Amino acid sequence: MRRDVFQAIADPTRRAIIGLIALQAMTPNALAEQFDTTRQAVSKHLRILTECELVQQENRGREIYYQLKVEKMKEIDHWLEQFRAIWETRFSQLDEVLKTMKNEQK
Amino acid sequence: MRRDVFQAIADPTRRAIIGLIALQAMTPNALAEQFDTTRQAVSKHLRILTECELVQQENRGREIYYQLKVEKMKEIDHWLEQFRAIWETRFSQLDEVLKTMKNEQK
DNA sequence: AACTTGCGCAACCGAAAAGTTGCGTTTATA
DNA sequence: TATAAACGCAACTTTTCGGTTGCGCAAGTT
Repeated sequence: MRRDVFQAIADPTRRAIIGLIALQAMTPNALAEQFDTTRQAVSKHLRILTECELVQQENRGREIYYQLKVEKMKEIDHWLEQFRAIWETRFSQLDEVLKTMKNEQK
Repeated sequence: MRRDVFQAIADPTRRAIIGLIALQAMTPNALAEQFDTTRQAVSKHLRILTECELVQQENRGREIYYQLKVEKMKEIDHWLEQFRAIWETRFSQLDEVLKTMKNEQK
């Protein structure tokens, strides 16, 4: 069973869950209410999120509150870095082109 | 068949392909050589990448060069934005705590 | 003109994922 | 103490995914 952050965010429901529990901890039932799906389905998603360490749980009585471990999201950010470098370079290259054109107009 | 960028980057081989064609356009065969996989498998990945508009193709004779459309990667970056806001806030909060502790030591 | 190469496409297959159902357990409530 | 609520877990079903095989086609080569 291969589990990584990229697979975790592949599912749209999971992305929505992540978006919600990023702001505040929530219970599976509370989450299920938001998405027109069953508690069990949400529970399974939470299990997956737990497996790739994207989520923290806190037990309060019979309720379990899940919250996002935001730092883990940095892994995606880190992977994106290489491309960010590229699109910024291309942008600055375009910038150069524009400057040159401007100069040639003089 | 619903295809989005997040699903595209879920597969590790696809991420590797993306990493390569970000730098320079490559043919399916050239890509296949890098990954110890068949041309057809790569071709299928490229098809998926094309479907979610992550890739550009350029035909040169009987060869087809594929290149990443880097701008599309910004979609991921944009989604990450909300979390970046959170982890930066938390970090600065931690920063505050550290400052306070430092002051109390005096 | 025959042959090779580079490719896409469609059909197929096995494995994994997503969702559903039905438990059992723990905690709260009547 | 009986009942209800909140959950996890395991079994099962359906769908999707990644890969392979086998075409066919167009572009070069001999």
